[in-house]
Formats: sequence, structure tokens, C-alpha cells
Amino acid sequence: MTSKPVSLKVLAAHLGLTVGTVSRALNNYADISPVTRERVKRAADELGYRANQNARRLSIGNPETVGYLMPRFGNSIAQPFSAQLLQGLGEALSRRSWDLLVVQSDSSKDELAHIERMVRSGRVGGLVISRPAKNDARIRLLQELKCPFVVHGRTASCADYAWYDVDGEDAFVTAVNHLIELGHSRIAFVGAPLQHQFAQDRLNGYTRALEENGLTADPELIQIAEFSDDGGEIATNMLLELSNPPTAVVCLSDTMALGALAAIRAHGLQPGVDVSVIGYDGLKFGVHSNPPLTTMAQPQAHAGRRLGDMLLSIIDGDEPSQHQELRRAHLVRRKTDGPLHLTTAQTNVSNREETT
Amino acid sequence: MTSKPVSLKVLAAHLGLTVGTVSRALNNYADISPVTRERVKRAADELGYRANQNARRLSIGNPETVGYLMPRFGNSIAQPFSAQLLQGLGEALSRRSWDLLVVQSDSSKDELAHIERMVRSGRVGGLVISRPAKNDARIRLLQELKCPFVVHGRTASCADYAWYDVDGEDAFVTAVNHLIELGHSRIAFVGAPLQHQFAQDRLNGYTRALEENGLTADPELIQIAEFSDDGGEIATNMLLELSNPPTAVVCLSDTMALGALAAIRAHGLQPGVDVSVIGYDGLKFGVHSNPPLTTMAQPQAHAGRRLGDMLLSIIDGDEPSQHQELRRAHLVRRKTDGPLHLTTAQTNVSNREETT
DNA sequence: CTGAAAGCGCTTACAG
DNA sequence: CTGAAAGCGCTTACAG
Repeated sequence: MTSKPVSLKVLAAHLGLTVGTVSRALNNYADISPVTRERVKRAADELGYRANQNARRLSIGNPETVGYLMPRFGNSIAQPFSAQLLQGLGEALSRRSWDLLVVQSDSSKDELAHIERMVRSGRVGGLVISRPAKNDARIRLLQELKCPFVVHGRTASCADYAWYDVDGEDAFVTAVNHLIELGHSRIAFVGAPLQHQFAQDRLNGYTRALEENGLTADPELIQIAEFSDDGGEIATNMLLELSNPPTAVVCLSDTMALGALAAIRAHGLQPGVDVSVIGYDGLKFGVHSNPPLTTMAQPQAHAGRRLGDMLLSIIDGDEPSQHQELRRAHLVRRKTDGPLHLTTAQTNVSNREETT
Repeated sequence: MTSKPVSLKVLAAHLGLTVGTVSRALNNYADISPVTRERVKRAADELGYRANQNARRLSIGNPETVGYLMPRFGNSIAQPFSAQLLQGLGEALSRRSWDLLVVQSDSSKDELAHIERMVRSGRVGGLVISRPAKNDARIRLLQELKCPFVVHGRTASCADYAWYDVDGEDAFVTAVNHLIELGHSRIAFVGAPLQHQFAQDRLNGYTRALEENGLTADPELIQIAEFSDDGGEIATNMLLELSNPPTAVVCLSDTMALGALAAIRAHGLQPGVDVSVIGYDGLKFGVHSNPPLTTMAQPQAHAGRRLGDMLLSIIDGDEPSQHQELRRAHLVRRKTDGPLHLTTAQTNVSNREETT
């Protein structure tokens, strides 16, 4: 199908030189005369010669390619991230004209097999993985294979590999402190299953902030649901139907927070007035929610770029553990956080508590 | 850095066979005795042998890799699409264990050079491109290079290549007809610059539907702005400040429609009551807008998968023009479409018109 | 059924 | 400064 590209051999024949000489001219070897170098380059341009990369990479023993393991989302709206990440990664790699391969797997068992195949078959010289589990099998495998890698996020013990992460614990401390300053004390946490470290980190921040403010975390105010808008909605419904419901809720992600807003509105309450909500991610979309979502915004823009640069450095020989970068999220106030403002129902509960 | 993978040579030595025999055993050649075939495969598993892909592909003369040209978005929330598309593409390719390379470029000039390099260097056996311009230079280049490709979207003349598209003209006919059935006649179009064919197609649908209903398209009701939520907001502001504003607006995309909703609310009007809005795309996010967005939903889920399958067929020798697939969008009614309902200001205008 | 050899298209010491 | 040759790790006719 594809028209046969011109090879080094035909280029050399065209010039009356040997392939070795032509190759060295093209690669700017010092021992090639400037005049033939120019002659060779001109001819290469004219004939549209491009070195065959499979051949070149086989010869130099370097795939010059990095793999990105796509995280599997459901139909979640959390997807915009990977596009941004890919863009940044691609930018970092393109400066050295490395290629970016995307890899995806259905199951996590599948994923391990995929990884092993990728590196054993010499297809990639490094890998980037996202959203690690607390104790991530992929990381152990990659270490065993001695394949350079970098992770977007962290595991529980994050000492001996390279990672880039945003401090979820810190972010949730900030969010909860903000709500406490607004007068809230019954603050709920809407989260997702804790096998992912980021889910645990953010819960830790929530708990720590309450403790630091002399409040005790009420177990019934911690709701774990599916990591999606629907999950957020279900969890928030549970919270609102408590005999003593929260006046504020922090959500694991903006996506879950959107579900929380829906639940609050469905209960005839006004987000940001009757119940405050703070999300996490800083998705641009939150500007358009009802009402606009207050959130802890990640400095997401540079993640891909940083991960790519880190990976390249490690491939060049850097010690992975030297490359660990923790960024901070910042509060973006929109319209879903507001001062404590008890509804009649909530006031009744408070009064009842005071009298008991 | 990476531990040296085991090669065919060491595997053969380990077995006391030649590399040729081992290779044929692994590739299920019929002329290899079943017993040695098994013996070879077992040993390969034990030693963790994986054929080096650079070598293999060089030898068979097939890169077994497809490139995806990432469309450049701004910080748009239209990005979720590419993630879904990648997923589908990856699925299609993985069934034949082909790889997926993502390529991105800053400028379109850059992009042409990128494409040429990709195919001339034998890195990809096919390419998928998105959002073509009306007359897209990439398509001409790819045809010149005789490189198999498939496009997501169409150009103005879409006869001689393979594409997958959703019928934007049809979608906008449906949307406008729906609004007319609701009693609207002053219907505006909020769009983006027309160099992309999809922008033109949707405008054509708008115009055609008006004509088919005996209405004439009022030029001042067609607003072209930047392809983003901000663009949608600016365009809609202009519309609402017209002396005779529209009672409904169809928007090029959900993203632009979100901007339209913001503009309408900012004017103290209620989307879906005072002014109807219909978007396009069917982003899940629209469920959470204020109010939830009525939209023409694309059957986006299978686009990637279909494009991948088509490309593979063409690489196998199919005539590209045999693979042209046009899907239809369908109306998803949420809360921003409603029956004609004139505000006082609008009624005044109408009255004035009636009296003149 | 297996071996020996050529070839895929490059790069890179080694001669001269 | 350039040529001749080996090698990267595979696949695949061709012998036997």
C-alpha cells in the first residue's frame, strides 16, 4: 500500500558513496568532509530520505519510545485529564524526538502482562503509569524488570521510585479549614473506595483537619461510593437523610461534587447556602455547574511535561528517587461554599442536642 | 538501565537449536514437529523471551503501528472526546497487537512535516486524523505518500478517502425543527469559524431547516465566535442585545452552549423558558449545567473502534472510499428547550413589528 | 523436520 | 577523509 521509502542504499548509490559514509554524513560525524556532508544532506532532502526508525533503533539498541498506560475510567467526566497529560508528555518527548505509545488494558491482570511484553519486546525504553493503588503491582514489576518508569501519583510507601503528585492530604486540610472558618463543624466527606492511594490521602487530610481543630470525625459523615457523579449523588443523599445531617461536604473530586450538588438541590436545599460543597480537581467545567463549584484546583497543566522530563532524566541514568515532586492544590472559590446557615430542620436538631 | 532481554540467539543456544528453527516454532510454522514446538514454547516462557519488535518489524517490513494525530484544543472542555477515541482505537488495534502512537504538533505546518517524517521513516503503517479543514492539506499529503489513513470527520469534497463522521447538517435540521415545533421562529445560530468543515455542516443544517419551514435566516442571528465556552457566551450576549433578540439558539457544541446559558442567565433570563438552547455533542457533563442542557448527542462511543477497524481494512488492501460511515446524532431533551414564551421586552418588539 | 544463510536498513568500530 | 565489514535481532526462502 505505502509507496516504498528511499533507503540509505539507494541514496548512497545515487551519490556514488557507501552507505557508511552517507550515514555518518547525515549524523554529523566530525570526520566527514564538510563538502560531502552538504552534498549528502542536499541529496537526502531532494529524495525525501528519512532513516527507517525500526532499523535505526534496532541498530543503536534504543527504542526511543515511551509508553503511557492509560487509566481506565468508566464513562466518567474525569477524562479531560489524560488529554492534557498526553499533550505535556508528548511535548517533553518530542524535544528529543522520542515517540509516545499509548497502552490500555481491560483488567489489571491484563495490564501486568501488557507491561511485561512491552518492555521485554524492547518496544519502550520507559513507562509512565497513573493512579497507583496503595501497593501497586505494576511498580514492583517495573522495578524487577529494571525498566525506567515514573508514576503520576504515589503509593503508600513512596520512597524508592520517581513520582509527580499533588498533595491531596494538604488540599483537604485546606478545604476543611476553610469550611471551619466559615463556621461549619458538621462537615462530611464523600469519597471513593480506598484502594487508590489518592482516595486515602484525601480522607487523611479531612480527618487530620478535623482533629487539628478539636473536632472528632463522625463516622457516619464519611461516605464511600463509586468514583463518579452518580456515586457522589448517592453518597450525598445518604448524608442528607441522616437525623443530623452535615452542613458542608468535601468531595473526592469535582465529578463526585457535581453529584453532590444534584442531591442537595433534589432535597430542596441550596448548595452554598444550606449546604456547602467543595470539590477537587479544578475542572474548568465547574464554572458551569449549578451553582458554580468551589474546588481545590490542581496545577494540572504541567504534570505531563514534568513526568516526561523526569522519565527522560532517569533513562539517562538519574537515580529515580531523586525525582519526586509534590505540588499543592489551591482553593478556587466559586459559589458552593458559604457561611454556616442552619435550616429549620437543622436548627431543631441542634436545639434537641443542646437540651439533651 | 533496562536489564537486557533474552534474545532468540540465547534461547536457541539454551535449547540446542538454531535461531531459524526456534523462530519458526514460535510462529507456529507447520513444518516444525509438535514436540519441539512445545519444547521451544515452554523454554520461551521460562526464560521470559519476547521477540524484539524493532527487529521483527524491520524484518517483516511492517511497522504494525498506527499514528493518531491529536487535535490541538485550547483549554477547552471538549477534550473528553479524544480520550474516548483513543480507547476505541486502541481496542481495535490491540486485537492484532498493533501499537498506537500519538502525535501532536504546535502548528499545522509542523504537522505536515511530522506526518511526512512519520510515514517516510517507516514508523507507522497508517494514520488517523481528526477535524479536517474544508480542504485539508494533510489529506492531500497522505494521498501523495500513498499512506493508508482514515479521517474522523469530512472535508468539503469527501469522495476519495475513508472517513467516519456524524451528520452535523442533519443534526441541526433536527434541532431547529424541534424548536420550530415548540413555536419558535426567531432562532439563532452560535458557531465557530468556518474553516473546519464540521462548523460549516452544522450551519448548513441550520439554514436548510429554516428554509424548509418557510423561514428566512436573518443574518444578524448568525454569530460566529471562538470555539469555546467564552466564545459561546460572547456570541450569545451579542444576540441578546439585538433590538429583536432570538427566542432560541442552537450552538455548535455543548461547550459553546454552556457559554450561551451563562449569557442568558446574566441577562436575567431563564434558559429553557425565556430563551431555549440546544447544544451538540451529548457530553455527559451537560447533565450538571444550569439548567441541564438539551443537546444533539453523537454516538461517540464507537467512533474510535470503527476508525481503527476501517484503517486496518484499508491497510489490508480495501479501497478507502468503500469505508465511509455517516452516523446520526439524536436529540436528548433536558431542560433548556421549551415552548415559545415571550418576555415583556420581546412582546413589545413583536407588537411593534405587528403594527409597522 | 531442522540447519545454514541471506536479508530487513540502519550504525559504528576498524582500516587505510 | 572514505570504504569494507560486522552487527543489531529478527524472518524466511532454500537445502537436505
